[in-house]
Amino acid sequence: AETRTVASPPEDEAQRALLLTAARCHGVGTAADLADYFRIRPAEAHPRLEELVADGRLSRCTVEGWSVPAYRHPGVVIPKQVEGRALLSPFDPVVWFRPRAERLFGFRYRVEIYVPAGKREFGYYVLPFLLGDRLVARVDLKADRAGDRLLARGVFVESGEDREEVAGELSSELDRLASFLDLNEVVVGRRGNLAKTLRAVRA
DNA sequence: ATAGATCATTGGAAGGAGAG
DNA sequence: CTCTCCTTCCAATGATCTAT
Repeated sequence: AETRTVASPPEDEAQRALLLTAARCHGVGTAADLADYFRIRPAEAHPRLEELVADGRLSRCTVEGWSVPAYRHPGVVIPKQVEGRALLSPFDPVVWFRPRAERLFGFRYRVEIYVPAGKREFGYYVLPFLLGDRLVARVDLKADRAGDRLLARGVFVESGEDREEVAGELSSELDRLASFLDLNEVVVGRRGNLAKTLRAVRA
């Protein structure tokens, strides 16, 4: 095998390249959104972003409801509609940067495995439920290997969502996840404002 | 105010010990 | 060799405290 030595790029150039990649992955985002993607300090990201704007590689824009300016990648396309249905990992890019998730979806999310048990709001290991272009619910899951069951210990719907529809879609997704995890059945607990509807849907 | 450091919390994976 | 049991280690972010 042949190896080539390539000089490390200057830091500012590397940061611009990383921020441009972040912008491509985000479509549109605030300086804080883009900086966090590769963990660049905001104080350094700001001048790098302005340099990219000056070069024409990014454009500045405003987003309705956002209090700070945004940066848009020129290649971004806006889909006519977004179809999707997924239980997200706590570390999924959709929710990774909590302020962005909250700003975009009105979805306040914390990974409560790090929160003392008594102070947990939703549960130990809670996955957001993405449906279409919204985060419509969250569910506290546990794979009970010994019992061969997927436990949905708490199920919570966001306000303003259609409970029946969300419960139906979530029910299907839980079956899919149980199958993926090679677990025999899904057991829905009693905690949460969607637990009752979900249990009824599955009955 | 803001940044940095430190500790807290569990599931699971990996590896060793010991039994058969 | 295979299996089980046990211990150790790792992953991640949030809460809290300290320092600037």
